[in-house]
Amino acid sequence: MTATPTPRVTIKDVAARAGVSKGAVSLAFNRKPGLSEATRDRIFAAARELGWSPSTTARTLAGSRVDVVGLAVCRPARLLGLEPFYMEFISGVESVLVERSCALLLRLVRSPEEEVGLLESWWRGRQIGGSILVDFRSDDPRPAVARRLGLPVVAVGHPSLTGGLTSVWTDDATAVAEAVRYLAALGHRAIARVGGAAELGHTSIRTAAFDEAVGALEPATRAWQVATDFSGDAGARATRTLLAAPAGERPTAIVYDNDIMAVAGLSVAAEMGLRVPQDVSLLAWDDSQLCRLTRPTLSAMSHDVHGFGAEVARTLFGTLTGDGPGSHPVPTPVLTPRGSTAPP
Amino acid sequence: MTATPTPRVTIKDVAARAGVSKGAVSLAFNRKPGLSEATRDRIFAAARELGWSPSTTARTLAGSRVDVVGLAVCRPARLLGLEPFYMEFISGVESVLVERSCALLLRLVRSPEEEVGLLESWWRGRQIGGSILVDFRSDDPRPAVARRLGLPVVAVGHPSLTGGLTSVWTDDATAVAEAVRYLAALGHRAIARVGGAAELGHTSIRTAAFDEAVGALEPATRAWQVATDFSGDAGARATRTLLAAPAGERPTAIVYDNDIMAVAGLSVAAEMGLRVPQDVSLLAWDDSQLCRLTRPTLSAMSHDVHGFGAEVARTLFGTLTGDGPGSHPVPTPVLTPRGSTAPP
DNA sequence: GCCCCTCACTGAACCGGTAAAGTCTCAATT
DNA sequence: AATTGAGACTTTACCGGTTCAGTGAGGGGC
Repeated sequence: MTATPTPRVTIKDVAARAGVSKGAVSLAFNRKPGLSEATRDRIFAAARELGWSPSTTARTLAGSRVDVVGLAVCRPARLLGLEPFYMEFISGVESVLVERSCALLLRLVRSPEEEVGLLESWWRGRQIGGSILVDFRSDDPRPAVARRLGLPVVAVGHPSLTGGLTSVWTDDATAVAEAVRYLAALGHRAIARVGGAAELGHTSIRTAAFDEAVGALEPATRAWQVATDFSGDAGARATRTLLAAPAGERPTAIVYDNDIMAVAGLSVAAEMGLRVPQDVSLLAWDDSQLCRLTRPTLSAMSHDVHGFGAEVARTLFGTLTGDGPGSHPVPTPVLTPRGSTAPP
Repeated sequence: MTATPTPRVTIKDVAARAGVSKGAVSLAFNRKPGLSEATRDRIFAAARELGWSPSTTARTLAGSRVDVVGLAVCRPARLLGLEPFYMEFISGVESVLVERSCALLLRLVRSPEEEVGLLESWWRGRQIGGSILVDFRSDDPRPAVARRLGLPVVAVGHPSLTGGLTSVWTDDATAVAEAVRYLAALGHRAIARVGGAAELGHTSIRTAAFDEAVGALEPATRAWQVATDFSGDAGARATRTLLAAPAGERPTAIVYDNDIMAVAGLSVAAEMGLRVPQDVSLLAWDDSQLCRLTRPTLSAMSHDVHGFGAEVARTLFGTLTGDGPGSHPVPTPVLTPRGSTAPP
C-alpha cells in the first residue's frame, strides 16, 4: 500500500517540544522509573499538544509487546455468514480486548493446514502477540505447533482435545446429557440428534455423550444421530430424513447442534404436516435471539456466548502475562424450555 | 505482551546463507531489478531453507506498504451477533484480502466518536494501510477525517452520504421502489415498511424512496413506516403494532429492512392469528439463508452480500494503488418471490 | 573538603527491514 | 588505451521506537 502524505509526528517531535531526549519520552510512556514528576508531566503535555501516541509498529519492532491477538476461523465462508455464534463470540472477545487497547486480527481460512501456516507466519512476523484457537479436531496439529513456536494461545475446546494447551470450554457432555434427560422426562422414547461437522472434536464429544445418556435410559428407548455441516440446509435435510419414517418408527424429539438447524427443522416439520411440539419436539443449541423469534419459540440449551468470548480473551491475557497452562470451564449450557418441546 | 523464546530468523541470516548483503535479499523479495537470475534463486532457496519471510512490522516501519485493512463496526454487540449481513460481508472482504495476503483488523466500537479516534490512532500508528467505512449517518464526520489524515478509505454507502469518498453502494432506492411496485402489483393497497435504525443514512434513503414509491401509486394506497434498531425484538414489536389495527385499517403487506426482523414478523403474524401470505404479505431484505428456512419461506430483496464485500475490498485496493475517488454501484437487490408474498 | 551514592536524564546501539547512493566489473564504443 | 555505461551488488542512512551503559549534578556522611 502506498505512502502517506501526512506529516507524521514522532517521538522525536515530542522530545524536542518537551526539551528532553527521546529516551525520556519512552520512559514516560512506559511508566518506567527514572523521571521526575515534573518532567513526566511536561512530556505528557507535549504529547497531548502534538496529538502523539507511540507507534505500535515501531514498538513491536523494538522488541516489546505485540498488542494484537489473532483469530483464524476455518469454516466455509458460506456457513460463517450464518452462524450467529461466531459474531457473538467475537464481540465477547472484543469487549475484553478493547479494555487493553488490543486489536483482533481476523482471518477466515479454508483448511487446518492453512491455519497452521498462518499462525507460523503471524508469529514469526510478530504480527500477533498471541492467538485464540477454535474448532479443534482429533489429532489437531495446532497444540504441537503452538508449543514448538512458543506462541501464547488459548484453546477453545475441551481439554481432551486441546493437547495440554490452556483451554476454555463448556461442558458439552453434561449439557447433552441434560438435554436427553429432559426429553426423556417429558416421555420421549425416540430421540434424535442432528449434530455438527463430524470432524470437529466437540461434535465427537457430544455424539459420545448422547450415546451414553441414551444408554442410561430405559432399554426401549431408540436413538438416532446424524452429522451435518451446521448449515440450515443440512439441518433441513437431516430432519426430513429422520421424520420421513412412518409414525412410531421416527423420533419424537430432535436435538440440534446449533440454532440455525433447529429453525430449519421447524419448517421441515411443518412442511411434513407434523405439529411442533405435539408431534415432534425440537431442542436448539446456543440460543441466539433467533430462538425467540420463531413460532413456536425454540427450547434451547442456552449459553452466554458473549461471556464465553470474553472469558477466552481474559484467559489469553493471563497466558500472556505468564499464567501457566490451565483449564477454564465456563458455565454449562442450561436448558431453557420454550414452546418447541412437550410430551410426545 | 511478553517476549518470544523463539530464535528469530531475519533477513541477515538469509543474506549470510545466500552469501549476499541484506540489500540484495530485499531486492529479491520485492521483485526489483538489479539482481541476476542466479543470485535471486540462491536467495529464495536460502529463505526457503530457513523458513524466512519478511517481517511485515519491519517493512511497515521502513516506510513501505502496510498490509492491514481496518474495519470498525459501530453497532451494539448484541445486534451484531444476529446480523447475518456482517459476517457474510466480512467473509466477502476477506476473500479478496487473502489473495493479496492482507489482513483485516476488526474492531467493534460503541460510538462514531470512538470510531474516529480509532481511525486516527490506527493511521497515525501505521497499523492500517486503509480502511473500510460502514454505516454512514447524516453529517458523518468520517469523510472529513479521512481527508484530513490522508487515510485511504472506501465508504460503503450511497455517494450522497459518503462526502465525496470513493464509495461502493447498492441502489437501495430503486430496490425499495421495486419492492413497493411488486406489492402494489399483487394488489396491495396498504403497505408498511419496518425500517432500520433511523440515524443510519441508508435508512433515510430507503424511507424517502418508500414515500416516493408509494406516492406514485394510486391515491387510495395507504402506507406506514416504523424505525427500529434492526433487532428481531424490535421487528416483532413493530409488526405487532402495525397488525394490531382492525382488519381494513392495517397493512396487508410489510417490507422489512433485514431478514431477522422479517423472521420475527412471521411469528408475530402467526401469533395474532393472521396467515402469511393470505392475510398479510411479508418481504425481507438481504436474503441470507435464513429466508429459505422459515415456513412459509420468505420473499426477499436479495443481494449478494459476499460479493458486495469482495467488491468493497477490491475497490479499496484500487484506492491504495492510486485510483482516484469513484463511485462503484454493485448490482441492485433483486426481488426473489417466495412463499411469504401473495395477493391480499 | 573529599568520597560515594542516588537520581534524573542523555546518547548510542539495536530491532528487521527499505531505498537511495556508491562501488566494482566487464564489455562495447571511439 | 582510455572512456562510457550498464549490470550486479554493497553500503549506508533511515523508519520510530526501546534499552542500557554512561554522565553530571546534588546530597549525605565522615
